[in-house]
Amino acid sequence: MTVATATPPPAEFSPGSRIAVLLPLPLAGAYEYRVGAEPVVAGAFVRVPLGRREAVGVVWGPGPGAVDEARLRPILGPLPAVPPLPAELRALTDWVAAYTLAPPGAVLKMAMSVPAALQPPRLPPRLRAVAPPPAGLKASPARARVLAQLEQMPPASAADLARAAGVGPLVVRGLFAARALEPLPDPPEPDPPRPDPARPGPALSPAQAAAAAELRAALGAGFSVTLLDGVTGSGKTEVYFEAVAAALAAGRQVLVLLPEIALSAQWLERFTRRFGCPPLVWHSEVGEARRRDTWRAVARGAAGVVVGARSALFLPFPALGLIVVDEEHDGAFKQEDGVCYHARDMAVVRGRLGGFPVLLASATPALETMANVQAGRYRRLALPDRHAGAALPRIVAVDLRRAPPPRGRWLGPDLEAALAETLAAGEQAMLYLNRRGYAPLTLCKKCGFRLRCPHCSAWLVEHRRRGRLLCHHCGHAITRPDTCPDCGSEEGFAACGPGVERVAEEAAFLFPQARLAVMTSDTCAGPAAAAALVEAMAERRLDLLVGTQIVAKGYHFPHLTLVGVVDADLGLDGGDLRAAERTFQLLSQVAGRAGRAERPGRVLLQSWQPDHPVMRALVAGDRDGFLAREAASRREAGMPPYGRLAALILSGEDEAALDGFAARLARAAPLRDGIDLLGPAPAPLALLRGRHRRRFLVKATRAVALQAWLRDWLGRAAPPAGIRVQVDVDPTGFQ
DNA sequence: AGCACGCCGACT
DNA sequence: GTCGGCGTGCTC
Repeated sequence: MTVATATPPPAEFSPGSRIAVLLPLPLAGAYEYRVGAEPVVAGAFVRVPLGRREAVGVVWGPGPGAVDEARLRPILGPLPAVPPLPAELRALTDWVAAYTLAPPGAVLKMAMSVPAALQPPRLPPRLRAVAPPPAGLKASPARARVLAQLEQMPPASAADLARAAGVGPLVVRGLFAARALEPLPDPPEPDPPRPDPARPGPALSPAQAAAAAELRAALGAGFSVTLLDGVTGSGKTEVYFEAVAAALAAGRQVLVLLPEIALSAQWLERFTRRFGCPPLVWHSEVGEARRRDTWRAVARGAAGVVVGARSALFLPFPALGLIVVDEEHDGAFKQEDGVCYHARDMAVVRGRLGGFPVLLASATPALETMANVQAGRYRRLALPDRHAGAALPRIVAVDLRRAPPPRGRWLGPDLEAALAETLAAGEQAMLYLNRRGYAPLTLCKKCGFRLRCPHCSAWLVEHRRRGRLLCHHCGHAITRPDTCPDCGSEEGFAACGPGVERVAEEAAFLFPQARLAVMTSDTCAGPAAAAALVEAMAERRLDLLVGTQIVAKGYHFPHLTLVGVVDADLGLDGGDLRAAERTFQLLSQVAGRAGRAERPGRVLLQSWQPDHPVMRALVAGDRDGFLAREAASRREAGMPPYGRLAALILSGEDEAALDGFAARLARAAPLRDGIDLLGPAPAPLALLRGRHRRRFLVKATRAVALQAWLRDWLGRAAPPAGIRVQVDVDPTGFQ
């Protein structure tokens, strides 16, 4: 393909000079090596000696000359057939490392996530006969059979050739050694199909067409960030497909980031319909061979469009011209372990470094994003309506204080009546509860003892289908014990509270004739299982779907007219900064599942606090008012995005040593104006996988150089053995 | 991350 | 008396 970028030629380092090589290891910085006999370019993948082994790193720049001549070792050479890591991705790596306080090598590791992609294809060489045969070749009947065989078959590997000729492998090897056979050069790796931007797209509404025109205009104009803001069903995808088409037409590559869970077969179908072939897909479920091919296709510029989860951000595109972050508000873009980064925000950084536009799409934009719009940093394009005339669902909050469900049940009379009505009319309904399993808490009927995970501060969740109790944090599983581990009573256990399995049981009891399915990450592990359920809904082979978060994301159920939110308050408490915002986003998304075709939909939110601002905003459809009030309270409290936050999680198996170090670290803090240090306190999961956890929160004004302060602080107290320190700049969850 | 070195329990 | 457990530390 033609690469339409005017990048300067990469810096070259001459034989014998010192270079910095970044290794994909959690080291403090790049190591210094000496260039061998051949010059190398910046970004080149090189083999280097490291201790007594060999490692692959990336030429990062000139060597600073900080290492003694005696310790300096020469590189072993470049990796063949791997294009250099683009300068843009090297700059992103440095930027992310500096921002997150992660070692740069740990960030590079994310860009080198497929070790096999760096090795040349390991196919056995295909052999052909040398013509004419070398003079003095000794003839034999077996040799003759091999040469005759080659005349009637295409070049083949030594093993295939020997088998076809009916001779032993030594005969072929002998011919090869006598130079009567030669290897064919490896065929070029096949390129993936290229999405065709010239195919006609669907007819766009006037609003969609106007937004698409603006996006196309942004495409030739360097870096910018645009928020594509429109409710579910407003046609955001079709609009950003036009931007994708324009970038492809300009010879650039495109990255679409989606929360992993939203990477559905339905999305891929839409893409294929628009562009004539599927995009390359990148997420954790993709197998090793496919990952390798995709990484290499991206690196040589042959991949037109990649759609992926957050880790796709570190793919080595040489000619990236657009990043789309769909469902930009989604929490799944935040990586919470290892390098803690937010893929949406780092996508913006990559766009800035690469000088191309970034497009954020959402029906419920993150407060951060709206603040950036208000500050004039991001542009906002609004798609006001559901197109094709579909009405927005009517949302009602059901006051559980007035009409609670019967004891031991979770569906109140209002929701039950609505379900009865919907099912009687032959329409489909969905019940949403963001809690997997049967019951979140199991306790002894005699003494009230709670079944807890031995490795985490968490209750064990009963999963009745599997007949087990599970820890949702570490996967610890037990079968339900016969006697109470505490008092030994044989009276048995009581299940407390609902999970989707229990709600499904209740629904089946109330509506025995309804065809019902449960959709959770447990019941549909792979994309195929999810697709089967979605298809069953589309073909009306199901009446009622009970599900967790998974039903809220990325799937379209054309005949669904009723959504019942079993516990709308779930997630509101817990003292999390973003609890209200997240609940609003999630419930909006769930509500958006209802009534997308010609039928109007309705949504019932069962709540014990129907006057809560979140419920009021959902019922009134007042997203912007809700965000404005949230923003005001954040500003008041100096919280993000108006102030800055970093979390420090200390963890260790030895609780006393952990507390000792936490106290020492607290004393070492160089306190100053503009910094509030809170903690140490037990982290929200005070015990996780057998490790105790303590948390500091650093609250800073925007004027403070937060990373520099954190580096200074952490440099003042080294953690003792066995204690890990994890830094999370801009934490989003409550980890 | 590997792969060393290093200091304490069960084997020939 | 050794083989080997994984704790700690270094790799340009």
